[in-house]
Amino acid sequence: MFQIRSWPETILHVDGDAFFASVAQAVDPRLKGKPVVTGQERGIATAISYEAKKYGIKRGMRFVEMKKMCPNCIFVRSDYELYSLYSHRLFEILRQFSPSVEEYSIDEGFLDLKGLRSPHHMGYEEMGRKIKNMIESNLGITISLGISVTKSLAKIASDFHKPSGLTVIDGKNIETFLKKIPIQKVWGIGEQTSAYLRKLSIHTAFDFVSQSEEFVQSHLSKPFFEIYQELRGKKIYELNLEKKTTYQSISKTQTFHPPTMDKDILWARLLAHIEDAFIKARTYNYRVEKVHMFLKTQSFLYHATEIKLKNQTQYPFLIRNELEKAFNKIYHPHVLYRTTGCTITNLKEDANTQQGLFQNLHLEHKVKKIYPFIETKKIDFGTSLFDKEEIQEKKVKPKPSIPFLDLSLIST
DNA sequence: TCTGGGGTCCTAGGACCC
DNA sequence: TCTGGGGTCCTAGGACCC
Repeated sequence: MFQIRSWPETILHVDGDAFFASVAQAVDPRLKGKPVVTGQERGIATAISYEAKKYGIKRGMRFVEMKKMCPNCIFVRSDYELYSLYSHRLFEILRQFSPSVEEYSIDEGFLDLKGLRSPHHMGYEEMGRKIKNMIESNLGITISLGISVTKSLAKIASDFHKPSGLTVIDGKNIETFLKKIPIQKVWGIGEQTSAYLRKLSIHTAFDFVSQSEEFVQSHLSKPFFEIYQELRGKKIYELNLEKKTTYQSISKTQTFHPPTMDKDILWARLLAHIEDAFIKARTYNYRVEKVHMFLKTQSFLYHATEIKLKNQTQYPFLIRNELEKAFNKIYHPHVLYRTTGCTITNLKEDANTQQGLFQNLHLEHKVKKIYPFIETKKIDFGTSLFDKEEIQEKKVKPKPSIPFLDLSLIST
C-alpha cells in the first residue's frame, strides 16, 4: 500500500501516567499502591491513580459518587507547584538524551532521536528503555513511551500500552499496527470526525490510511489530511522546541456551585476574571484589543458579548464603563447562572504598539507606576477582599465595581 | 458522563472593493 | 428579471487538545 524505510525520522513521545495522582503518591509514601484522586479543593476528580481507575472513577466525577464506588479512595488537594517541579525534573532528564525536546504539556513531551544511535551506542528501543528507567527511578512515577517515525504515530504508540509501557512502531510495521487502533484513538480525530468517518466505513486507523489521497482531501479538511499523512509515516508536524512565551488569547472562567441570579455577585465575579486575565496579559507585556465575556445559564446557554477597544490597553479599569455596559447587555434578571468567564484576544506586544494610540500618556504613565503596587498589596478589585466561600454563601455582598484610583494622590 | 478550566487552529460566510 | 469574477478582511462558531 505504502512503503517507507524503518527510520526516516525517529520521534519519541513521553506521557506521564495519571501524572498528578502519581506525583501525589511519589511525595507521600503512604499513598503508594492506594486509590488516589486529586481535585479535593473543588470536590471534583481531576486525576485518578490507576488503583482508583479500577473502581470506575472518571474525571469530573463528584466526591459523593466517588465515595460510593470506592469507599477507601483517598481524595487529595491539587498542588500545581509540585506538579510543575516534577515536570521540570522530567524534562531535565529527557534533555540528557536529546537536545531537541518539545514540552507539549506539563506531563507530555516529544524528543527527536534521529541520528543519536551511534553517540549513545544503542538502538532506539534501548534508548527508550533507558529513559524510562531513569525517570521512573529518579522521580518515583511511571511513564509510557512511544517511538515511531512521526509525532502522530509516536503518540498512538505511547498510548497503546499504559501504564508504564514502551511501544515501538518502525516504518515497516505501521500497517500492522494501525489495524489495532480504532479511529477515535487517533490524535486530532475527535468524536465528531470519528462518527463521520465510521459512516464512510472507516473504523480503524488502518482503514483511514488505506484510502486514497484524493478521497481524504475531498471528504475532509486540511488538518485531517495532515493527520492522514502523518499516519502513513510522512512527517508533517515539526517539534516545537521553543518555550511558550506568546499567547493568542487568555481566558479565565469559573463555575460556582450554587448557581446564582444575583447581579452584583455575577458582575463582581466577572470583573475579577477580567482583572486576572489582564494581570497575565501584563506579565507577557501585551496590550488588549478585545474583551469577550459570557454568562453561562444553568441550562448551559451562553449569554455572550464582545468589546473591541479603539485604544488597546493593559488596565481594565480604564475601560470600566464599556465593561459595565457590556455586562448589562448580557445579564438577564431571574435567570440562574452557573459560570462567568472572559477571554481577551487580539493581544499586541506592548513595544510594538503605537504609543500615539493611547490618548492620555501621562495618565498611563501614572497607572503603570501604581499598578505593581496594587498587585503586590492585593488591593481589592472586585471580590478578592472576600473569601470565595463567603460570597457563595451570600454572607457577604461584594462591592461590584473596580474602584477608581485617585490618581492625584500619586506623586510622579 | 447531566458536563472544570485553559488553550489552539480552521472554515464558512458576510461586507466591501475593483 | 436575468446577469460576472476575484480579492481581502473580519467574525462566529466548530472541533480538538490537555
